Amino acid sequence: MSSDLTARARIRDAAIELFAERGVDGATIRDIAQQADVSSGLLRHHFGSKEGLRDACDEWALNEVTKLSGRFTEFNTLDGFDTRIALLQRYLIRSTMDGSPAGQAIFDRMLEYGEQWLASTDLKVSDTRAFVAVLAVMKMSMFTMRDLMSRALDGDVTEPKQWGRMLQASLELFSQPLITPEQALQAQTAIDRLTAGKDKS
Amino acid sequence: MSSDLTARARIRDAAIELFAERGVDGATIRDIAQQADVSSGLLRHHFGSKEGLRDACDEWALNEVTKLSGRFTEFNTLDGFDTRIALLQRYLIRSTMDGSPAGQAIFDRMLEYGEQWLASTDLKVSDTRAFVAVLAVMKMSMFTMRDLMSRALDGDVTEPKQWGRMLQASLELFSQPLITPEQALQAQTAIDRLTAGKDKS
DNA sequence: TAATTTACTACACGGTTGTGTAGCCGAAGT
DNA sequence: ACTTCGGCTACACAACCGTGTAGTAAATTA
Repeated sequence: MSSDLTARARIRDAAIELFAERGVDGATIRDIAQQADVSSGLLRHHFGSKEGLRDACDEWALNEVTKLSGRFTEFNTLDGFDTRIALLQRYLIRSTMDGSPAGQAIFDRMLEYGEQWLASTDLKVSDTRAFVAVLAVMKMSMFTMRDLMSRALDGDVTEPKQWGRMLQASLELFSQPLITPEQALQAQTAIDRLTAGKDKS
Repeated sequence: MSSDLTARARIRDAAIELFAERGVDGATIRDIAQQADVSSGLLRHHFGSKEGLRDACDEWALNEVTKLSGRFTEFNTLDGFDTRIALLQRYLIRSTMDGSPAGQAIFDRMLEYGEQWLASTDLKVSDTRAFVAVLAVMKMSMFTMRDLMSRALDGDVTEPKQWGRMLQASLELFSQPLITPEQALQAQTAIDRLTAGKDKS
């Protein structure tokens, strides 16, 4: 597809793709090298080690995403449906779940952004940090559970059609209260009971 | 801790714990055997292969969770904060993300349960399936992103305190609309634009 | 043109993984 | 008492992993 790139860049692209698909541990150096159409030694020559390659991918993805700044975390600007961006998303989300620094950086950025957004609204929230964090992971979940969503919707959510269904659903989900005040009260007492109760270790 | 069990049961328990923690690929047979205090050969003797062990764990976890039926998927009955249940949750969620049949079964159950719940409310939803699916993955996300949440909340979310903060946040999140009708309308047009647009393949 | 660095490959090395094999030991059945 | 059989272990094996080494061809530099 894109073989008019530097070998180094090809390796990076292949690594991002396979890391995103199978995880860092799941993707082998040899597979990455083969996909980039180079020897596995060249990979080592350019990036030193597998972790070096991971770091390079993280850094590149982070920069790339920074260029596109708002488009990543913002909800209503996801309309620019680009395969490249989707791949970046998958890679970074995978990195985030694998606990890599780049992933944590992205998540921290999402938290910060969420807090700014929350401050601009007049929502009643008792624990800002927790609220924003929960909201952030929920936003991400549509991507982390990509395979599950595709199965549930009976179609690849990478395609615009299913993607749209997901966005539509999340929109409706966030624009109306899902539980009634009575149910909320009931849940509240349950939570209070939990919080007050001693932990049985 | 619990060494008065059959060796077979000890192996199963150890496998579930390590599978939940490191994933099926991440946990080695030898580690599981060591944690169960048996030889790695015995594991093979009882379960045939690693996949056999995985299947056995899936089946056991599925049965176990069926016994406790509602407690797993239901929102406001999570107050029975039990370490065993928490472990089961982690294992099944991990299985779900790894694409195992047991995980898919659990997810399907959540979808079915969600559709029943949705029918009992008077929420306005354009795409039932998508709505329920998105809601399901969002509910799960608090557990799948456990490490991330712990970092954001600056404390292990397995502990009742942080757990309570999470539940509280999700409660507040679901009991009020997060975006205003104007914002919803704006997002709606964005989604429509996406859905109508041709995919540039 | 000669020298030195750079891009790149082929191949071997320990270590770990899942799996296979041979055998020990104690209990149950006859 | 002897056999049988399941629980259980020790050990070997092939495959695969990340890594290290040696060497070649091409580009850069002087």
